[in-house]
Amino acid sequence: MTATGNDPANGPAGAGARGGDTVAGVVRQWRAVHPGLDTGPMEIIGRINRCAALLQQAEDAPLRRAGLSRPEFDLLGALRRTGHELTPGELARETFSSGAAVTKRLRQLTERGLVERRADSRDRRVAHVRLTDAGRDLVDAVLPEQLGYETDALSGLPAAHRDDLAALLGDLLVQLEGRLGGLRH
Amino acid sequence: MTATGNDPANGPAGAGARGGDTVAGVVRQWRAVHPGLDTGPMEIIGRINRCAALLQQAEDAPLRRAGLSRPEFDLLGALRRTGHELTPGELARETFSSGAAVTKRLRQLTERGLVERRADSRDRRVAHVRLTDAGRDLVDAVLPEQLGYETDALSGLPAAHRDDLAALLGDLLVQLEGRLGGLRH
DNA sequence: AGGCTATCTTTTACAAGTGAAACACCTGTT
DNA sequence: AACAGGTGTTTCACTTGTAAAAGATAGCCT
Repeated sequence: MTATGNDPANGPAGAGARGGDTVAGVVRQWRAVHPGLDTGPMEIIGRINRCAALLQQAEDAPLRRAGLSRPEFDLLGALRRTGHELTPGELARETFSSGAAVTKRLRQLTERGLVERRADSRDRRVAHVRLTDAGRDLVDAVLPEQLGYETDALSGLPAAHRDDLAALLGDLLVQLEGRLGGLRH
Repeated sequence: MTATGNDPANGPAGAGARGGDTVAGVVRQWRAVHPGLDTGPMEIIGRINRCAALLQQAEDAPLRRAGLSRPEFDLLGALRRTGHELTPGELARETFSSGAAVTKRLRQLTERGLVERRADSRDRRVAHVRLTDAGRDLVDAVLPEQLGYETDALSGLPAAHRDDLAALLGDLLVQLEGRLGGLRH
């Protein structure tokens, strides 16, 4: 076994023990194979994807203890934070998921007694969904744990960096949301 | 319909037309409901998740044209950038996916003639996977398109901000990868 | 040699999401 | 009133991922 960092035994992307994160190793490899390519976007998008994947694994610990997946928690959270009933369609938009997915989640959450449905008096197509007391209590119990967990995950970064990062991600998100659907190459 | 931003018709999270991204609206709602909570982590983690989701939708356009999903492309890319054969286990580590998922993808990619398997001469448990010529050509054709697409997606951000963002995400990723498995709350 | 344990990969059973179609209902128009 | 077209929700068929177990092999230890 070598220590060149090109040995798979050194771990993903050959990042080895050299400084930098996994993505830096991947970018290094691509540049060696395709020296002409502008790998700039990878350093942002690759890292965002990787962070999201890691956070989703790590982050879900407090949620799992409550027997909730993240999409389920997002749905309950949407009801809690808006403070009023929402229709399935609104929930789909609010949680950025498909209508079909919301239907499935609602069935499960209803069976578990966390949400309730109510028919609309005027328009019989629409349903109104609200949290039960148990649902509200669950959200209120889980959210602080979840935030504490996330705070821990970010605690390695200096506070100033955290603020910068949040602001830059906000800028990026505005761009992406603005041109969502505009990019159709 | 009101214009208060609290109306679901204004869109997800009631972000309405006021400045800021979707996550800012969500955070605003949570603070109104739970004034005591430190919502700082949401502004980073929520945005990372949202960016990742948006990018995955938008980003996959050039890939889909090539008939590849992102996980499939990641697998082919791992073979291309390392420049040598990899075993299924190495591919799983390299692409951060489960062994079972890699098995499934390899079956499909083999049927499509993009990768080939070779038995190990000494250890008959392991397989060695390599790109076929067609596989290599496909990766080399798709990667520049993909990077161009990503460049477009990021083009709304000033270059200096992009560099800052990449660096901060790198810092965060080092933290997260370092304590991966350490956080078991 | 025989047996034990560890490792590499695949299989299996299942959970969850998706797009498209189906359904049920509303609303404006003639 | 009847219909055409639109909207809100669910269902269906399918794809993909996962965890756990199975299968196959290697290598050590006595």
